[in-house]
Amino acid sequence: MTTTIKRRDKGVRLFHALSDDTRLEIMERLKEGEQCVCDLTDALKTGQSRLSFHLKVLKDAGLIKDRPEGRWIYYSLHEEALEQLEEVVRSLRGTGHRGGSSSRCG
Amino acid sequence: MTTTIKRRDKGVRLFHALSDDTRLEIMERLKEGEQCVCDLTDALKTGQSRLSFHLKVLKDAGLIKDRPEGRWIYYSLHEEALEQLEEVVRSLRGTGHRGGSSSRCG
DNA sequence: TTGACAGATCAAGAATTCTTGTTATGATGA
DNA sequence: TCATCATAACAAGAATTCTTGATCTGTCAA
Repeated sequence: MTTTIKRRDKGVRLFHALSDDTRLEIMERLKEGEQCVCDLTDALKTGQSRLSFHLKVLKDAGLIKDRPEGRWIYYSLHEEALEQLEEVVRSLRGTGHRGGSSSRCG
Repeated sequence: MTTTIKRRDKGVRLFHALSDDTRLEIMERLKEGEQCVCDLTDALKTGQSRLSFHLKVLKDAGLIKDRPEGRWIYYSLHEEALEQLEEVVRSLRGTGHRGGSSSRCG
């Protein structure tokens, strides 16, 4: 089924982008809201080039987006991709799991 | 906060394990239920050694578990890890997302 | 203009991950 | 016991990813 393969492909890209400590830390910072690269450089105490590399990985995977403003570039989470990620993860659960322990609403 | 770092660490391991096409395909096959390595070798049309490598990655990450029986070893999904994964993914969403479009219950 | 700053991009080496072939282990059955 | 089967584990090369330092681009302010 082509749909399955496409979702798998999407999954591989999303999971790969998130499979790194620095990148997960970036994601965590961005939960607080938009940040420019300089904020992140300070926060993560890392080189500009290295940070730029990881931001690109996240951006290529669609997980974050950028908004240039003057000489700064602000990054923020891309909620849509996070929803897709949730869907991919949900699709990993065994077929008969309706009512799993952690996602109840009542 | 140590909890955050631990969760991130767990996340890195889970995401890494899932960041590969072969491994995601294994996960998909296991959704159907327990399978022995020979079943998977057939299904994925790949070498035994290669498959064994990827099964180990998934197992080390806690995503699957094995059950030896005679000379076969049966693999299956480890639901607990999938729940942890869902939690990690949920924790990636921005703080103010209550009411996101895809996870409503009503 | 010119200089300084924010970031991206590139190049090369380091580190990690993956593949393939081979060997080791443990169960089974003759 | 011996041969065979299912699978793990290892070793070495291939491929990919990451890091670091250098350079390029665009923006601003003097």
